[in-house]
Amino acid sequence: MSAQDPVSDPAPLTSTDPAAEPADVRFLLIDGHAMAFRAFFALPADSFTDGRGQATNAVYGFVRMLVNVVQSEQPTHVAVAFDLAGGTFRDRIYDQYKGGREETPAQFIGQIALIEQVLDALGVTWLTVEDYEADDIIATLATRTAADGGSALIVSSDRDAIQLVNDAVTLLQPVKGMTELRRMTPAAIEEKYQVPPERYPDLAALVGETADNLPGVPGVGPKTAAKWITRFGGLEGVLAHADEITGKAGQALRDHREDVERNRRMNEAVRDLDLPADLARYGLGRGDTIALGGIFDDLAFGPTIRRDIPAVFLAPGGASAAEQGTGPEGPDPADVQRPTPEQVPALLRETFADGAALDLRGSWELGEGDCDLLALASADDLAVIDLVGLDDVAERAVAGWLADASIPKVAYDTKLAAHMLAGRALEVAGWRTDLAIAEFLCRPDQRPTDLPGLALRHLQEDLAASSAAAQQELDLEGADEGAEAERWARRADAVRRLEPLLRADLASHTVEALHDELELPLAGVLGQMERTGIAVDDDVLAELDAQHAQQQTDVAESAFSHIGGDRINLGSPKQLQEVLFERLGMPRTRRTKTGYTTNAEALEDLFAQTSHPFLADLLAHRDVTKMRQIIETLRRSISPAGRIHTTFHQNIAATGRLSSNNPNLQNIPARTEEGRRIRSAFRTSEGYEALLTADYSQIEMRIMAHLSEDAGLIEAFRSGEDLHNFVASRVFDVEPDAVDPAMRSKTKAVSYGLAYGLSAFGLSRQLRISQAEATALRDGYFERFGGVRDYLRSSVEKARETGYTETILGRRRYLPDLTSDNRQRRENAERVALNSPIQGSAADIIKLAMLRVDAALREAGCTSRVLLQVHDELVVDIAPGELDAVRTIVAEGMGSAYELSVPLSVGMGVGRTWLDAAH
DNA sequence: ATACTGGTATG
DNA sequence: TCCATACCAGTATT
Repeated sequence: MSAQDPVSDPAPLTSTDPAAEPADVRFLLIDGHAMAFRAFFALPADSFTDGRGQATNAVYGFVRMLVNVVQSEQPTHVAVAFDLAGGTFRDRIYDQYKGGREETPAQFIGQIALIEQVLDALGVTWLTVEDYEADDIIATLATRTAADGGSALIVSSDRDAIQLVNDAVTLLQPVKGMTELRRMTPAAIEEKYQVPPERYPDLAALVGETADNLPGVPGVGPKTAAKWITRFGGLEGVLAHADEITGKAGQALRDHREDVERNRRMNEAVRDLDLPADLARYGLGRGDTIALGGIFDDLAFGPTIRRDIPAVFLAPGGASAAEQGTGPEGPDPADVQRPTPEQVPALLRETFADGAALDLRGSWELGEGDCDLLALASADDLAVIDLVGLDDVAERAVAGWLADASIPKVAYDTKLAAHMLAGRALEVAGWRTDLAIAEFLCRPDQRPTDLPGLALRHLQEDLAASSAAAQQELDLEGADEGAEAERWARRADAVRRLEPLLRADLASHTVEALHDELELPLAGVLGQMERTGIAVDDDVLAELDAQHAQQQTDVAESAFSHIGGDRINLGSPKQLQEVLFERLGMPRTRRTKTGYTTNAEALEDLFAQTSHPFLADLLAHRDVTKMRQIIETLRRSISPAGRIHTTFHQNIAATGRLSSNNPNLQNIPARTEEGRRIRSAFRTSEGYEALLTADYSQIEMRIMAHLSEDAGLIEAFRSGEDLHNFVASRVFDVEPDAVDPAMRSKTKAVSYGLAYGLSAFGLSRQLRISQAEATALRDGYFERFGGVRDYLRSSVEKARETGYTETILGRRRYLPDLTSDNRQRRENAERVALNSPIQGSAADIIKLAMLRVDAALREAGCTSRVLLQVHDELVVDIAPGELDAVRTIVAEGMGSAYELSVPLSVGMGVGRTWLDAAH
C-alpha cells in the first residue's frame, strides 16, 4: 500500500475552449529547475552573458530545449513547474532531505527569474506551489490530463517523475546535452529498471536516492530491489515478507526497514494539488513577440534562437496577447467544411460572398503548375474545396468566384497562387493583399531580429514545411485527405488572421498606396510574364557550348604546360594560391579570409608585373568556364515547350528592384562580344515577329538631377547633349568639343560613383589613378555641381534623423546602422542611404512603366507582351503587324511613367533575337 | 546533406 | 575600402 493517503480523484480539467476537447490534449510538462540546472552545466557560462555580467547559459539552453520539444512533439498545452526556495513538506518528514548538496553556483543565480520572464513573453504558463516541489505540480497536471483522456509528456531529469509514466503519460529524459531526449514509455522503463513505472518508487525506496540524500538498504541495488518487488508484488509485499528473505541483504532490509518506509513516503508524488484547472491557461499561441524581442535584446541573444521560436508560441499575427485578447478566435480548423461538388456553388455564393483568404495545394515550376485543393478562410468559416472532380456547375462557380473582382481575396503569395490556378485555367481578380509583399514593404531588410515580422516569417516557414510534408505524403501516397484539408484550412486561416495586422503595418509605414497601386497589380503582370516565358533556341546554345568546350580544354592544356604539366584544379582558389604564391613565387595579393585573392583584377595586376603566360591562360579559362556554366544553366531551364520561365521576386532586393532566379535572366552577359552571343539564343516566339528591347538611358543620373535639383545637372539633361561629355566639359572647364575620352570616362565614373557613396579610395582604384588625383577629381565635380553635393549630404542627414530613406513613391528602407558606433557599419549604412533612394526610385519608375505598358497593350487589343525586365530595360515580344503600335505604347509608357524635372529618355531596338534587338 | 567562401555575371 | 542581385565550384562542417 502506498505510504501516502489514498489519492483523491483528480479534478477534471475544465475547458473554456470548445476547440480543445480534453481527449485531444497533448500536455507538455517541464521541470523548470531541473532542466535549467542541466542547461547550466551543458553550456559554458562564460560564453553566454548579457554583456552586463549576468550569465545566460541556463536561459539559453532551457529555451533551446523548450523550442525543440515543442517543435518535435507538437503539444497543445504547456506548463513549466518550478521549485520554490523555501522548504517543502518533505523537509518536515526528514530533516536531512536533499542535504549535503553543493551551494548553488553564483552564475546560476538569477537565471531562473530570467527563464520565467522569457516564459511570460512566450505565453507559457509557469507554476510554483508553496510547500511542494515541481514534481508534485507535474504529477497533478499529468494525472488530471490522463484522467480526462488526454496525453501528457514530461520533461524532467528527476527520477521521481518515473512513477508518473503510463500509457497516457510519457517521460522525456535528457540523455546528453540539452536537446537529446530519451522517450520513456512504460515498456522502456520496465526494460531499464525491471519494474513497471508505478513500482519504481518502491525500487527507489529500497535502493535510496543519493541526489536527495535518502539512504536506502546497504548492499541492495536496483537488481536486487527489482527481484524482490517482482517476487512479492510490490514494496508492501517485500516488507510483509521481509523475514523470508535470507542472506545479508535480507538482514540489511530488516535493519533499515524504517528508512525504506520513510523513503517511500518521501518519493510519492502528490497528485492532487490545487492548481488552475482552466485548460486555456496552458494553451499555446499566447506569446508576445514585442516583449520577447525586448527580453532577447536584454539577454543579448542572437538571431539564431529568435528565428527558431516557432510560430506556435506567438499570438496570431504576432501581436501581443493583450491586444488580441486571449484564447484562439475564429473557426476551428478541425471543423473545416469539405463541400461536395453540389455544395460548392452555394458555399461560394453564401459563405464566401464577401471574400476570403485563400491558399492552394499545388505546384509551379518550369512554366507549368497545377493545384488540387483550394482552402478558403473567412472570419467565421473554413472550407477546403477539392478542385479535382468538380462537375461543370461547380467548376463555373469556382471560376466565377475567383474572377469576380468585387470579391476581395488575400494570399501569402498572390503570384504563386495565380500560377497554380492558371494551371487549371482559372483566373483570379480582386486581390486585396499580398502578405509577402506587404511584409517586405514594411521591412525590406528582413533581419531575423525584427520581431514584429517574426510571426509572418514563421507563417512562411510553416507554409513551406506544410507544402513539403504534403508533397512527401503525396509521393508516398499516404496522404490522409482529412488531415490535409485541416492543414490547408489552417494555413488559409493564418493568412486571414494576419491580413489586418499587415494592413495596419502598411498604413503605419505609409506604403499602402505602394502596395495597392504598384506592387500588387505588378504581381499580376509579373505572373503573366513568368507564365509566358521567353523562347530559347537550344541549338544555338548547344553550338556555343560545343565551341566553348573545345576552347576550354585547349586553354586548360596550355595553362598546365606553363606550370610544368601539373594538372591542378583551375577552379580551386586554394590550389591556385599554392601554384602562384608558393611554387611560382609571385608577389602576394590582397588578403582574403582564407588566403590571398586570385580574382581577375589581381591576376591582371600580376600579369602586368610578371607576364607569366599561365595567368593569361587562367583568366581565359575562367571566362570560358563561366560561359559554359551560364549556357548549361540556361539549357537545363528550358521547358519542353522550348521556353525559359524565370521567377521574378518583388521581396528580395531591399532597394525595391526585382530579382530574377531559376534561372536568373537579369545577368545574361552583355558587356563582352563573346558573352553577348548567348543573347542570340533568346528569340521571338513562334507566331511572333520580333523582340523589342527598350531601356532607360542614365535613369539613375536623371533621378539624381531630379532629387538634387542641381541646376547644372538638370541643364545637362535638358540640353539633350551627351551627359558625360557635358559634365566633363564643366568639370575640366573646357569646351564640349574639347572633352577627350579620358576626361569623359573619369567624370562618368565619378557620376555613377556618387550614387554609390564612392570614396576617394574606391574612385582611385576604379580609375587606377592616385588617391590625391581622385580626391581632386571629386572636389572639382562637387565645385561645379554643388547641388549634388548638398543633396547627398542632406539626404544622409535626413535618413539619420528619421531612421529611413525614401524613394519618389515613398518606398522606405530603414537603416538603424546610420547611428551605429561601429565606423564600418555606420559608413556602410551611409553608402546605402545614398544609393537606395536613387536605385529604389529607378525601380519605382520602371514598375510604373510596366503597369502602364501592360495596360496599354491590353487596351489596344495587342497580342504583343512584355517578357522580361532587367532593371532599366524591358523585353517585349512583338506580334505581327504590331511593331509600330508597340513602339509607341512602350515609348509612351516608359517615357511618361513618372514626371521628373528632367525628361526620361528611352532607347529602343528591334530584332529577331535579344542580341539583334540591342541598340 | 548543408553552409560558407571566392569568384563572376548583370544593372 | 562602391550600390543591388544570382549562381557556381570548391571547401569545410554536421
